[in-house]
Amino acid sequence: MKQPAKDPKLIKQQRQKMLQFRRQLPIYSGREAIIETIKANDAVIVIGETGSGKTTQIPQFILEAGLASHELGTIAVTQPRRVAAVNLAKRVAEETSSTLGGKVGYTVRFDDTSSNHTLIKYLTDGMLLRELLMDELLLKYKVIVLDEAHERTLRTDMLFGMIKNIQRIRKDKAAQGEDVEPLKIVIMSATLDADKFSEFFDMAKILYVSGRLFPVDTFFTKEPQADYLDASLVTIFQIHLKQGPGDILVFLPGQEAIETLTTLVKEYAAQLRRSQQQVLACPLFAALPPSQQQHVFDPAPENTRKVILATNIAETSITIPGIKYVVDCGLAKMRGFNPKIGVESLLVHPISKSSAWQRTGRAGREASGTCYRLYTEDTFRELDDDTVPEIRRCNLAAALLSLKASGVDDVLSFDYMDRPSRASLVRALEELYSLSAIDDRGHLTELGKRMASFPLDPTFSKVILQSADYGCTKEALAIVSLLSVDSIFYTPSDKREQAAEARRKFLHPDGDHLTFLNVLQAYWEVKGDLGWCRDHFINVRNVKVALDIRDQLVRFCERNNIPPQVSCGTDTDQVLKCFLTGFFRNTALLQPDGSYKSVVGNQIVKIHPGSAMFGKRAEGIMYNELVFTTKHYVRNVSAIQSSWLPEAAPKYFNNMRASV
DNA sequence: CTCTCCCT
Repeated sequence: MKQPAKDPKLIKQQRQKMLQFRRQLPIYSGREAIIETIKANDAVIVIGETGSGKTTQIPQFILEAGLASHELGTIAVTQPRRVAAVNLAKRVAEETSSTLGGKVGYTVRFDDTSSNHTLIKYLTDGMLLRELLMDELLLKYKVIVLDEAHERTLRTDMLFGMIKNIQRIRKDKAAQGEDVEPLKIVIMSATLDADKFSEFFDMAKILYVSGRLFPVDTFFTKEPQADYLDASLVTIFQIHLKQGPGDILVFLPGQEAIETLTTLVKEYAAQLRRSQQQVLACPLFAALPPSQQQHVFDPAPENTRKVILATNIAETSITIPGIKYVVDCGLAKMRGFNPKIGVESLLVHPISKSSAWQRTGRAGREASGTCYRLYTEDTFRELDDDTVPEIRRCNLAAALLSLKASGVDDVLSFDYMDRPSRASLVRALEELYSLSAIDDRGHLTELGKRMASFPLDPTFSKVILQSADYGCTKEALAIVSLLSVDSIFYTPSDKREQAAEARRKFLHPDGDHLTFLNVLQAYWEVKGDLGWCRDHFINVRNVKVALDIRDQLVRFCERNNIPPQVSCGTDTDQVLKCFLTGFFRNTALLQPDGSYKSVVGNQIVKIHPGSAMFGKRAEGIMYNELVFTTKHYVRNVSAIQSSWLPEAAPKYFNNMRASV
């Protein structure tokens, strides 16, 4: 790495300043003990709150102590979120007075600053899972740090079992005299649920490091609240009228609640007298375009208090400065999965105690604060300690395929920290079998191996891999990319009619898949003109991400000898037939009464109002997603003919006929 | 007549 020449004296001064800064962190006093513990143990659990500096300092301690090196192997630190991986690497590069991509780097999708000089690499847990496909023992790493373990994301949970297994294999190999370095594991978590992690990693040593959160006064309601919107509104204005300066962060379950409350807060705020401090309501949720999300970071005008109305996005992903008060309605939308009927759900649930504390902590990041819980202390006591890990409430098809492709063939007896139900595992295996990703003995097929190599759900990778046969790879790549991002359409609640009108221009009579194709065509014709996107309510950020995904998928196709430019032109039935090879189980047939009944499970399903097929009748429909919210809604829907089904999945539909 | 959140 060539670096610009610098005054050696200046560099020394900078290093000195950094060291001084690091020494002030609470964790620094425990430096020697931490190093000794990691040196003496195969696995260590580090428990520390936000602000303890564990994620930036411990990798540096490990490196400074010589526990990792280019010869022994380097350090990987995983994060559940991309921004965190990027920012941590930048921070630690600065602290070590090195250039990003030198000693310290990061790897996230579409952005890799690591090099063969890198000794500390921050990466998303998803990227480490991809590395496992290429290097089953992760031999380039001497130390693997899994951070934010308490969040229990699906990917972190998979990594728990996989690196535990890798550690055992590498230890055995080293003991037998093979030239393999044993692996060290460090698990970092913010909650006090240390024993569970310790037990899983063979009674690993536990280290506690103190954090730097300020005290937060916490209040409960005396009585249960029947209407959390009303309770939120009252609490917001009680704080506003009676408490000192500082912004308010309100946690709500979803977009609808946020939009309703935003309107109410604005109405009440308009009644404040001119002489009083004013209120500015800022909604915040993932589907909000980035330009509007940015408003939460704008300093409030003079004499104005910001009230941020947010989903769970403000619990971990977005940190807003200046929050002094948190209002917690105690609810969140959560994904669920019923393996017996194979239906996902998205429903409002009470949060867990740890989630409540996480929300509370958002008021104490810069100074002491206050948290108002809109539920009673008894209700709080009855909450679950922790949120059910994602692995126990989602479809496991993609996870099991990736396990198998990383050398874990027996996924039923895999070492899960929290074992998914047998029904859920079996259902996922059945799905993989029906897609021909595994054979009748459960072994990965050639097709399955190729499917696992794509950064997509198995259903989508099947579509891409079959697209050569249908002569529509170009279309499949475009549509899969657009389906891989959050909606490319944006519908502001106050301009619903205009947004719908603008969208009508792209509408294809056969449904959403081909409508997406029309949108992309139009986007290319105007070369992504920002004004055009705004006028047509297109979420530019999501289209751009989709195009990045498309570029990446094109490269994967080339590697798999699938010509990416093959197009079916106007024969668009080919596209829908091709999608059926991945989504034949996600189909429903029109009933005499005009409703749709799913082919698998005989469930009445409704077409989501955002769909191009909403209110339309077709002999059959295919959909990418079936989620129970207020009803069984299907999203991303296209019209199909039932006669296409046996061709798309002969094995599946012949077996079904035999079993009826 | 509607969409918690994150990742490859």
